[in-house]
Amino acid sequence: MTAARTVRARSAGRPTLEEVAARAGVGRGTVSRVINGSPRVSEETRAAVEAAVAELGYVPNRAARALAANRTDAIALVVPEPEARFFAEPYFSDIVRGVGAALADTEMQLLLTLVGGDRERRRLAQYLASHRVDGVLLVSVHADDPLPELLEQLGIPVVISGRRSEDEPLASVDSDNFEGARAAVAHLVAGGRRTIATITGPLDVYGARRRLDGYRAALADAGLDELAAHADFTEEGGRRAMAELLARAPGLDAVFAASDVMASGARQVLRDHGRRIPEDTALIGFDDSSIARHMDPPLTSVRQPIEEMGRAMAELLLAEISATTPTRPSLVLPTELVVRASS
Amino acid sequence: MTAARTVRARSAGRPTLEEVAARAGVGRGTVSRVINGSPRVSEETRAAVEAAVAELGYVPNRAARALAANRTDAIALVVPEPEARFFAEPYFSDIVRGVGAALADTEMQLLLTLVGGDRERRRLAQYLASHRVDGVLLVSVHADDPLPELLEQLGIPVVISGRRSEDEPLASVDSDNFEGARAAVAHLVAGGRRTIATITGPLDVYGARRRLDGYRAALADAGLDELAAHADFTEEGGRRAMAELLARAPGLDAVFAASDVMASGARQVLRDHGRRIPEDTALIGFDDSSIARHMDPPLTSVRQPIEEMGRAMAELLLAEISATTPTRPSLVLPTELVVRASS
DNA sequence: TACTACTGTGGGAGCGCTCCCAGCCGTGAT
DNA sequence: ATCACGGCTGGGAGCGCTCCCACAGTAGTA
Repeated sequence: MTAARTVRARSAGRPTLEEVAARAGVGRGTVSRVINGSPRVSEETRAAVEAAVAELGYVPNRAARALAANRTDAIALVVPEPEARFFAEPYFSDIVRGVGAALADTEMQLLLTLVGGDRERRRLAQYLASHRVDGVLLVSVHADDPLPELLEQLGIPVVISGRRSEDEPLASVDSDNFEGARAAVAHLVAGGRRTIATITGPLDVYGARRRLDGYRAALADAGLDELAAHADFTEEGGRRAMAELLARAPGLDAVFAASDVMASGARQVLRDHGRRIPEDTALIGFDDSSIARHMDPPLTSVRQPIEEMGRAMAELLLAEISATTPTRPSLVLPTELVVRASS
Repeated sequence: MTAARTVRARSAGRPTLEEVAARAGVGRGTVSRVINGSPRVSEETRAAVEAAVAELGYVPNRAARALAANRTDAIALVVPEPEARFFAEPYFSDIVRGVGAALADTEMQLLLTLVGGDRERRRLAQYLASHRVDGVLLVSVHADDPLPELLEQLGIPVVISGRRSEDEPLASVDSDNFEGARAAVAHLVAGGRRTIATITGPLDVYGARRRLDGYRAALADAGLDELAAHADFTEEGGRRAMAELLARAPGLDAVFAASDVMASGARQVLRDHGRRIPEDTALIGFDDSSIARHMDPPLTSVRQPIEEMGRAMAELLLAEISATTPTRPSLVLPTELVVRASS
């Protein structure tokens, strides 16, 4: 196969616009117009060009197009690598799936960019700035991250996943954390639970705050008292928080954990204390990850429409890219309570 | 000078090679040589150019480079979308992580390409062929998939994950399925189990066959008899196979499932039959996914070094790309038995 | 009839690089 | 002093497209 590779090295004889034009008996400009779907081409000419394209198996050269048109037809999905939480189920693959679905009928390419430490993060801004992408999808953005604003200043369309505050200035797609938490706790109340605790995520994360707010709202509706322990979305944190809650309120009969992973940690502690789930203590998580489905008993959990969020992010970004003036829309998608045996 | 800098940072005014050359008082060719690390540049000149690059914040234009040099500095990770198995834990995110790590110190970009049905698959060959990528990583390739051979013929370097047969002609990275299975079953034997069943994956998948071979080898070593039921890597398949095994051999005291998901299905059936794990029946899975860690009891499982496989795939591909003649190496990475409470 | 509008069309002028070929200089050998 | 031969260097010639201007042809208007 050495021969083939050699051929590849010198541009493999792939047809160019020029050759298509010659074949169709028209000029370069006309072929370009047909390729790009311009309406200012007569029907016969269009047909002739399309025939030539098909005969020669012509595919436009992206690099040439990018250079001439000053756009790349590519967007970047920027993933913070150290962020273990994002890489865990179900986020990453579902987001990618959704983005891919939205891009499937498009000419857009998806560039995956993993950013590690600060050094790479610095390079990234420069990298993205030099017009290598038409837009950027940012997931798992922290409140104090300068990157989104930097990109905005550079005029690069950005869509982020998850708002960072109530009035997010950037285009964003979020799930309804408040309502998801409220529904979960309301379900516990409806099940006759009266001492309902929560294990929160880190409260500098807006989504974690909203889940706490939802918990509080449901308790207020039922006239019940709040019982919260703070953790950090990890299993170990869930264990510690659960132990703390049991010490503070041995009579609790339900726990709403702001993530499945924390719920898993809580379950271990409940077991160690000889508490049956759901008989003695009901347990609900958040994320509806595979952990929830395979936990024993299967965990009731709040499902976020991650794949749809990915799709929506991509669609918003495409809209922002083609818009003449940025609109920065904020989309909030509904969550869904998936009831299983744990509650 | 903040204003001036802001202006420069704007997309329209990004510095070009030419401007760097003017600034450094040298010619375009010389700047190009410095940028590309050519040794044929004097020290003073190099320093002058590097200073100019730093001052202007110059970043090469990828499109222009790709057009002129006829290479894209990008590789594609092709993911078969319908393949639910691949998208499930732990594969996808770990592979991406590994690939990303290998590419981190490189100028290579990672293009993520999700392919759906046959129609898209057809487009894909054309797409990849038209010189948009320097190489392709193919995951989850079926034995009868024409794509890898197609790409090879087009002279595009390819690395696949998982061999399709004993003598895989393409460059590939695989894990040692045989040895992983053998170690798992040997561990059961060492634990005193005497009637050890297996639930296999689909046997047209080479990896699934190798796991069965490893199971057989361990049994042969111990002088025990084989007891196999075939399934398809799904939970439901695991349930059916387990039920079949219990009917055929009620006295079995251990099960080796060729995937965690199937082990999860098997566990449900074992429970339904009132069998305790591991007291009555030991259970071992394969993949060491999050399912294994969160199963009750936690599942002993064979860990594949997925992230390292991703890294190795990328490294092999980079080597193939820069090699003058393809070497098509086959790499097999070791697996590891992670012993938990289920065995 | 002469003029102004279109609609289609061809092709020049780049986009920002790499490649490569001359040409410059200094050095060592003759 | 002459020649040959390297190491460095400058810059022309593209890479394959898009953009845009000019212009032919046709049709509508006074």
